Amino acid sequence: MDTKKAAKIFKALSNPNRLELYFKIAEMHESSFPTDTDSECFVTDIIRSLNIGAPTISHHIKELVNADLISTEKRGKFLICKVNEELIEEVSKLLSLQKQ
Amino acid sequence: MDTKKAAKIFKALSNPNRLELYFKIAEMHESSFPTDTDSECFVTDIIRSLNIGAPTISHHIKELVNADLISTEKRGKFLICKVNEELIEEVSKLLSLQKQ
DNA sequence: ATAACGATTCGATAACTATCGAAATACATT
DNA sequence: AATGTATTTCGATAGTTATCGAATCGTTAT
Repeated sequence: MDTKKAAKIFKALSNPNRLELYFKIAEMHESSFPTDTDSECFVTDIIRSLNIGAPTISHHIKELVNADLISTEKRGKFLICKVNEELIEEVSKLLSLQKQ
Repeated sequence: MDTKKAAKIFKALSNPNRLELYFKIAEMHESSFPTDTDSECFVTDIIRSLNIGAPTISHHIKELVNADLISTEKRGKFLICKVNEELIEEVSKLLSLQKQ
């Protein structure tokens, strides 16, 4: 991954509300393999749990998608989000590699 | 680490030039144990290798220090930078933990 | 002492961003 | 059809930031 893309990803994670949003999405679908405790992440629930308005959430979600950190799927009137696990693992490794 | 602090760290890494600066500092001192290939990271050299002005570099270094990502040491008229390896490892783990 | 060099501070500017309220869109339910 | 709910778009605003040139400060070398 080149520096510019990495910076873009960090930028997407650099706002406290957006980072919390990302973490919430990640927590919902916790494993690569479906489990009993897995559940889908509806944006409505997030809006209730973070105290910022719906337009702002919408904006943050677009930023996360734009950085390729999450993907979304429309189901009826709801929006479902899930994280791009490969990308975040790549970023994690990029950071820990720096120290070797 | 709480979300706010994590967001602050990501913000510090969110500018391409600043991220490259950070990586260069990290590359200079590559291991926790001193080796033959280790060398100290002088800001002068960085200024030459990135093509942004000295005032901007100075600003970026302050941001990295402020996020606790690096520490600095003045030696004569030179400034030496080194990364806080524990912190970046912590961040790396925070990201990879999200997927379990 | 004075010049040269490394780094910082200052002031300015242009660009970006988080957030909001209001309005609009889309879907679902009655 | 009409209402309600979920989400998006729009326009505005206040705040932040990256970058620069000029000036300044410290240190070293002549």
